[in-house]
Amino acid sequence: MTHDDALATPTENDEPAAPMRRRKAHIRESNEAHLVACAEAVFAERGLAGASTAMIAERAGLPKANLHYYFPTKLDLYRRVLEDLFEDWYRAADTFECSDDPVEAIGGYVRAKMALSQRRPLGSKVWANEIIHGAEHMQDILTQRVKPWLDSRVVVIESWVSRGLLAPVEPQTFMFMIWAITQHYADFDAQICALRGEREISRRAFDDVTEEVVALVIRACGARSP
Amino acid sequence: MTHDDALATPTENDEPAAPMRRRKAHIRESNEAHLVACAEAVFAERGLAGASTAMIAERAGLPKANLHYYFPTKLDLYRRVLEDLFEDWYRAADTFECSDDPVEAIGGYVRAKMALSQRRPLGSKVWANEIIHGAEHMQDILTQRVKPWLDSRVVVIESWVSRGLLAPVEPQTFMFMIWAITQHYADFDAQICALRGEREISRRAFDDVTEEVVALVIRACGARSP
DNA sequence: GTCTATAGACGGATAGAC
DNA sequence: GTCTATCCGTCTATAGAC
Repeated sequence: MTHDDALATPTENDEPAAPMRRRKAHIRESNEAHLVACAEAVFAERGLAGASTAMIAERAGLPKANLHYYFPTKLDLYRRVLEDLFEDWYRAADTFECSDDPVEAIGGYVRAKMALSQRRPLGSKVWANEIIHGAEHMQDILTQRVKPWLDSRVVVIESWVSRGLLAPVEPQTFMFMIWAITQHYADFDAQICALRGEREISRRAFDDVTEEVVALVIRACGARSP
Repeated sequence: MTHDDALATPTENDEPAAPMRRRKAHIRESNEAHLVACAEAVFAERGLAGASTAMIAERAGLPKANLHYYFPTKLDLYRRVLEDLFEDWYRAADTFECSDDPVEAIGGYVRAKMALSQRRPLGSKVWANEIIHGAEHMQDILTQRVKPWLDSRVVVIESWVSRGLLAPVEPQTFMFMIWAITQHYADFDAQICALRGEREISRRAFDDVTEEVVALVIRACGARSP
């Protein structure tokens, strides 16, 4: 924790100190980001308990001690991965707001979630793993960040239903359905590949599946444009 | 492995040996079943790597050495849990065959899968966890047992589509949707509870959700009775 | 078939030189 | 900020008495 010295000592007008601080800050930033990315992969492959800091450090090309210099405990690193994932999830969630037309809004959201599953499947797996094992390390993210967003979407869906633009769906169950099916394509890819008899899902096949999922979801909620 | 002696030695007409063998076999059977049940819970809570044989033995009320007497390695026990889960999954799968009416057949299957999620959520979590981490310990179950069943259902769905009893869905994507949403209620219960602001899902609420899910799935595939 | 004790490997975290 | 060496706890699995 030698870096706290720079903050504790008043060096505001100390010419050489400021660039130095910036350079060190940059090193820290880039090393941390690299470690978080590598950690996401190892946590996805092995789970929190199964992942070792040695594996993560090795994948990052750093000695294990450096990892513990930036993230004192394995749990600190794990938390950072989860927070990073939430930010990405939240950006995809924004898609829901863009239109008052349920076909557009819901279709767009499903496409955004499918794209996220395709772009960052390892992250989705870390998230799923954490929830499956009780979500003890992300209760705060769920109740303080995800829940308010979900509640606001429930209101929008209810208004669509009351205006006759949607079948009388239970909004939460419907949202869970969207999450379940879109994340399934990231989390369960090993099963999907085994059952399709392929080694991996091609980009083209994924795009086809995306449109099929959109069609299923739109029919499920009976959406029609206003 | 002292038990193999009983099989190796010809003692067919040895009066006291036969009941003894049966008694011992019964002890083995009941201890193994108990261990498998306890293991399922611990694997669900902690994952394969996070679960220790000591935890499983403690939950079973046995010394750790006894566990290794019945299941030489942790992986042997884990495999048994997975095989046991598949048997249950397969029984629920039978529901699909009972009717040529797609509304009945699909609705019944969704209800059976939801009931399985409610009855054995820990098992579902072990399954999900295994798939998420690459399914390396159940490739054989997927390709030799699940895949043939899925392929046979695809044929049935295609026939419904061609007879105009179903919207033109892609059968695999549709089946994956059913699996994703029904298993979501077992695997992601921690998230669902956090977002509903409840400690657990009541039996009554689960029944309501089940019917809502059935309605969503039936609308999604556009099923109608012949 | 049951149980205590322990071997042997591995993992998280830290000390301290550079 | 980097890295080697190491402490100490935990884990799987087994030896061997009962």
